[in-house]
Amino acid sequence: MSFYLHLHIHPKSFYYICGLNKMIKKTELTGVKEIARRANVSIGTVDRVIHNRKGVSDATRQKINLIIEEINYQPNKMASLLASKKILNFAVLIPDISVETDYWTYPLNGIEQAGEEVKQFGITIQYFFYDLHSRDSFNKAAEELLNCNPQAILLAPSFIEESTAMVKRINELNIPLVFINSDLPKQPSLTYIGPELYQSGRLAAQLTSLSIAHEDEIMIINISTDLENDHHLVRKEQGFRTYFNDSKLTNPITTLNIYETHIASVENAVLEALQQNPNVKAFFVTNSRVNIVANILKKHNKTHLLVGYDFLKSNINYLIDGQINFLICQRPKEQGYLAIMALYKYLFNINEPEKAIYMPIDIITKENYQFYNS
Amino acid sequence: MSFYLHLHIHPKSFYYICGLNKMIKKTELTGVKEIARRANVSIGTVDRVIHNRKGVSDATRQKINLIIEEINYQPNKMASLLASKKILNFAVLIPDISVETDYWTYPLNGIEQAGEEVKQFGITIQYFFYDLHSRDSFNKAAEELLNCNPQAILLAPSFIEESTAMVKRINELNIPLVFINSDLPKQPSLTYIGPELYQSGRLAAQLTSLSIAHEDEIMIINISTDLENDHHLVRKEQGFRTYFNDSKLTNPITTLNIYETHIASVENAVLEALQQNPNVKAFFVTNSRVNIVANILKKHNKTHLLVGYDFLKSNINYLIDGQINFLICQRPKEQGYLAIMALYKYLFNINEPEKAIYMPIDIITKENYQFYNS
DNA sequence: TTGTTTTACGTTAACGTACACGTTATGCTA
DNA sequence: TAGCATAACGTGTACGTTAACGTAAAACAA
Repeated sequence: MSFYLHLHIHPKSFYYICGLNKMIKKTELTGVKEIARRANVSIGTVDRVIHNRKGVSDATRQKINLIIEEINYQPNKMASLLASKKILNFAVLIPDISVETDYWTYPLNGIEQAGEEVKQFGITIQYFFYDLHSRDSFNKAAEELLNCNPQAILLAPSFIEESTAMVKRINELNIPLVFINSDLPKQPSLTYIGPELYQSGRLAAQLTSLSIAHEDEIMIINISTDLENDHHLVRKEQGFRTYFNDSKLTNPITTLNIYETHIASVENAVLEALQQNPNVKAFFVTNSRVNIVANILKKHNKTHLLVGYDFLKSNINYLIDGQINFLICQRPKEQGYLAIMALYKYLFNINEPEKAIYMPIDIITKENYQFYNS
Repeated sequence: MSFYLHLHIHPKSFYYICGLNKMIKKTELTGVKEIARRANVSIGTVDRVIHNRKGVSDATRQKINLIIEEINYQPNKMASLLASKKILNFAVLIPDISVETDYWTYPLNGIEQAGEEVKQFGITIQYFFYDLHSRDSFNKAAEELLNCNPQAILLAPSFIEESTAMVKRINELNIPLVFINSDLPKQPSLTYIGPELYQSGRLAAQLTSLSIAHEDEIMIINISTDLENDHHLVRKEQGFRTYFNDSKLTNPITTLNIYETHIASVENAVLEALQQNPNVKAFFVTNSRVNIVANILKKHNKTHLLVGYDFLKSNINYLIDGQINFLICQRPKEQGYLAIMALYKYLFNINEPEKAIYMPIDIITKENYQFYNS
């Protein structure tokens, strides 16, 4: 009875006894409790040290840090997630899927798949899309995105200037950011995930060179309404030409720039170019619009070697058809998947990604396209 | 004071008050507690229903099951793991990495990487290796594996009979199982992750046909001490030949079977075959031993087209060298990674894999090998 | 001196599940 | 009908972490 009376006067002693009970029951070897026990402090203090929060004297902090190293403390992720029950909101800003090209469906699929997998960890993904032809739409979407206070951002920085401005603001807010598909090398980011363009041009060149004779002529076709700003195409062309130089191959190579994307315009340009260069035996189209060229060649019963880019439905059809020989592709779906996973792993301290993750450069042909996206 | 006195007499009432407090504080919408609240039972009973344990009346069981469906109850995996603090042990049974070929380092790397990522969820991986030349070693390793009572198994079933016997036992024990690299289609398993051999043979044929002239002869080389049992090689050859048939290509194709793997034996065989078939312009080696052929061709200053398999160091060297033109490869690292992840996702109810996951069939050349394994 | 702020730390209630154990209620046997 | 087994359910607590809250004591101000 005196025990219980004691309880009344100093309720705390009750807990002390509880504490004793627990200590008797258990001999912990890991975790914050063990750290606290060894340091003769409470787990609260340990927690403050672990999370670099203030309110701990330097001496205590040091002692605790020492113990943490000593026992090689690895926080229990499950307990941590359970306790913090924080909801992380990832924001994704990528081009919308236009009628013109369904390229971005693939990264989007990858993003969504990753989203499914990390959902259970309390991660939600919010999507923002912009029109690849409108800088305004990009700015508008970027603004909306930042208003949502995301904890992580995935960005496809198509417009360099506008993206740079946005990235500046993101970095001020200290939000982890990954680039996808194209890089802004000078802007700090967690990582870049996407293609290495120059090398893919070289690969296209190698494939071309293996399939044609020494004297055959080659034509590089760039199709873009905004060619000056499309450094993608330039890099690929550079890679292509350098390969031929490096390999001491003397095939004549001409470049055809087409600034309009309607079939009619491309058709005119290509036919005219072919008249002027009748010995051209192979075409290298530096982006996914290779299906337009395939269409034209088919219409005019031409059987040139045709190499282009990207696993799009319209391209695959011509691949099956035999009109396109090789498509070069850099795992668009995986890009999206890896980007989300990189953010997740970073925020959950699983690991930090490389500064740049270059996707493998895949060659798609009639005989392997079936297995490309499973 | 009277309150504390009350506590003495009926200690429970203290908890009751606590309970009340909690109920006031919270309005839960998910989880066992909510189910218990709706069903007017305790969480203990709900727990029993969820885990199909006895001790619940049919009426109560039905009511609870109904509520579980109603609110679409998804157990919180983290809480569950934390509470049960069970350690899941995955067992891996794959060939060891011989001096002859380092192929299995790649799947192993993938497995280890996945292992790192799931470690935090209390998953450990135990490795068992067998000698590809010894069925006994397989049986021994399989026995050891089963003695460890793993909760999931990853198996590379190289020896069909022995593997089948093992799989039978695994299925009796009801342990989730995935096959990697080769399949046992008739044996039930969670999934198969690996190559589609026939199609990769077709792809090799396509690459070959694009790079040679119509009249050039082709030689298929199978190198294996146990060719009869190596259905891998047979399937690839079938694919290769079928492509030429389907494409109405008339290039003569001969097959050279070599039953010894020493360089000397292969050299003799190849040189002799070349004398008999002087018009051979291209070789297709149906497995990773293509580097042996490359070695021989280089030694004798031959510049035939050479297509083979697998991203091995010795093969890559000849790829850089130019002696090998194409390597076909089916993401060995990813196979290992995906296999572990499939088991993890299955056991954690994230999702169930497809019955068979065929890896993309990649083409590796001098110009893209750098980015293949990042 | 007294009052106020700050520092440094302890305590405790969640988070959602699992399970050992205690308590009734019910049925069955001798 | 006493005695006992067992079915059916409730209770308490552990799991490891987080973070809000509380509170001494120290530092400082008046």
